[in-house]
Amino acid sequence: MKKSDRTRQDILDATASSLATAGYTATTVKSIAETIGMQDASIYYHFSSKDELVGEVLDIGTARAVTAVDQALAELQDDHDPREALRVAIIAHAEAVLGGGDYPRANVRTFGQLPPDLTHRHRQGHRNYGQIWTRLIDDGVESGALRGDLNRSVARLIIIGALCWAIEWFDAGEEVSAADVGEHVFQMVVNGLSIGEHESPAVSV
Amino acid sequence: MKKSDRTRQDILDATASSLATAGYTATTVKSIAETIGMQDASIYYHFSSKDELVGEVLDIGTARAVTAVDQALAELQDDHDPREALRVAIIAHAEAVLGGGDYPRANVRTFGQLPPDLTHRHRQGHRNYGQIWTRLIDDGVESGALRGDLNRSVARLIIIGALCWAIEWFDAGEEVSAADVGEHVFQMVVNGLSIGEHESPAVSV
DNA sequence: TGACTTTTCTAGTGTGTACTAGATTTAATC
DNA sequence: GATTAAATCTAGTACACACTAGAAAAGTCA
Repeated sequence: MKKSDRTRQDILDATASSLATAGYTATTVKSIAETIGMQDASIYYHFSSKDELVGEVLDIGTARAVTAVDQALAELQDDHDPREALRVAIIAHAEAVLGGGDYPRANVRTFGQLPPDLTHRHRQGHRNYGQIWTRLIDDGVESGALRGDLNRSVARLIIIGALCWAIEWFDAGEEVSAADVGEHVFQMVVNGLSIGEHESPAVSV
Repeated sequence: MKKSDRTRQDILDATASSLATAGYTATTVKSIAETIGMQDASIYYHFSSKDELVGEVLDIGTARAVTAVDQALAELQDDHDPREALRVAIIAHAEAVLGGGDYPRANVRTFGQLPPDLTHRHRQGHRNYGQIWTRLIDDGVESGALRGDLNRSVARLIIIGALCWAIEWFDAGEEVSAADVGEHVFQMVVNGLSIGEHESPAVSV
């Protein structure tokens, strides 16, 4: 029983790593098997199909991202500014997806590449994750800390999008850290790039 | 000669459409041929390989996006605010990629899914496009309109990323238009979501 | 019409993919 | 050490893919 669990974990790790760096199509059962020194057929002793294996990796990735953000929010003081909550969540997401392990990275990297079945399987997970952000923005607007003239759903998707797309260009070897990217996103979407008084013309959508 | 050109155009259009909606892997030579009522082998009379065909579609997409942004900037008055230039460029990009034709959409949609050869082939095009944005941000910082305490390269990539990721969730049928998305991105990254005076703590990277 | 060119089709090849069946080896248990 | 169970391997199948060769059809122009 022990052996099986360890091998199973090795397969998951190798799959997560491959998904995160090579994407869904380039992640073949054979390449996964080679990474851990097995024959491709042996994978099927542990997982019934490629997509079940990939699905499990993505489940773990989602769970880790949610945990990272939840945990960061839980450490806030009770009387925190809603902007601070947004900042903490953004940085936690950035660190989980950019600086963290392969699992959350696999999630973002393969977004838009998955076959319909897998996409559908994870729709609910993504919705749940989105709700964390919806609440953060709602809190900010209702407390008067954030502007209410923008479409909150669009705002939420723009923030998440800026963070998710970073996986396409972020290089862990460079001098900019994952937390730095998060800080930049926060500074931009909350405080804005502009200096001094700007009119903030109302936008109706 | 006429017939050939028209068929060639049909193939390009069908490929762009498929890339934009289904991605690179799901875009097969056979599916392209079926779309225009041909046999898959006939495609090879017009293009020597799938990747040459895809490459040409992506070239067109890049060119159209560049043209859209350049044209929008050219229509600005000489004494425009650097923030206004950024706004115009952001909205032009949003309209080109979200509301425009299949070609620019194919570009963004397949980003990160392409085989290495194609990725390399378009590296220079992406760099050129990025320089448009680098100049916009530099102008803003140097004129004193935009903050200089953020990493400009990171800021540029965050703006482009927020726009590019929108292709994953934007629905042309909904009440939010492509230009609306652009306006939201501008409002957020330039003016910020925050209301009132914020300290704008310096970030050194 | 007839000769010629251009375009498309039919019928395949080879390769890589996920996946299966059954033999074989490795590990655990009595 | 013998028996059983767990884990892996060998050797395949079936299918989808990009792509090719050569025949057939469609179009062009004297």
